[in-house]
Amino acid sequence: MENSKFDNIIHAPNRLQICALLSSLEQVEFRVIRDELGVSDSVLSKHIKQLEDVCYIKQKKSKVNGRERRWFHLTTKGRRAFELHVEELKRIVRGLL
Amino acid sequence: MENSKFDNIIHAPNRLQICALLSSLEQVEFRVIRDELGVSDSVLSKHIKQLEDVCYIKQKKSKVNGRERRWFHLTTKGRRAFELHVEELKRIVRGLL
DNA sequence: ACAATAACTTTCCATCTCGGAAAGTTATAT
DNA sequence: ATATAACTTTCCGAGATGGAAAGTTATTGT
Repeated sequence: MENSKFDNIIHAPNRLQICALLSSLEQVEFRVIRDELGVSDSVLSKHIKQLEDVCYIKQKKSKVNGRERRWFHLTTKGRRAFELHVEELKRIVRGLL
Repeated sequence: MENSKFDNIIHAPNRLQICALLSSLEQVEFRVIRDELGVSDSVLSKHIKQLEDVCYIKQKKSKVNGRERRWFHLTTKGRRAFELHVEELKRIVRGLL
């Protein structure tokens, strides 16, 4: 896949879902993402980290009943990468998507 | 991904491309797929094998200048799985497609 | 008839990724 | 002071992936 719109970081099933979720919801809590994907805390945490490492998402903290919770959102870069990736998927499955 | 339309065999980048190619072309030669994906013989051979193992594709042999060459095509099952997978992708990235 | 070649397939290996479980952190509630 | 919430990291084991090299089988060239 020399054509670089295809993004392996985004393509992994769980991360594709995370990006899709964030692309439509603006801000989502850790627990909501975790439950939506049906994965464990540790697994989600690691995917989150990967997406943060390439600056596709960022987190903000806010307190709910005194406890700190993290809310995630796509960065401009992340949104762009996700859109390009989806375009590339469309190109690949041309006709069908 | 409990929802079973999502197909991990098909999702892998190279295999997604193979399926997409076969879904629009009916019959494609080994070398054409290999060059299209830009992978080595061995790599393509292994992906082909995986798709054959689950009966998503089949091969037919035919001679070109006396040499035997393999042509691949999606089976009904493979075509169906590919279409369902694409539908699932659409569902996941809903809004963007 | 026999070596060379085409067209793959398998094996060998080294790397990467993924996931669950358990342990570790840090801040707050009791 | 201790327990608990909300994650994060570490540990470990399984499976995927890829290239290179070796192995197959049939066919062509001499």
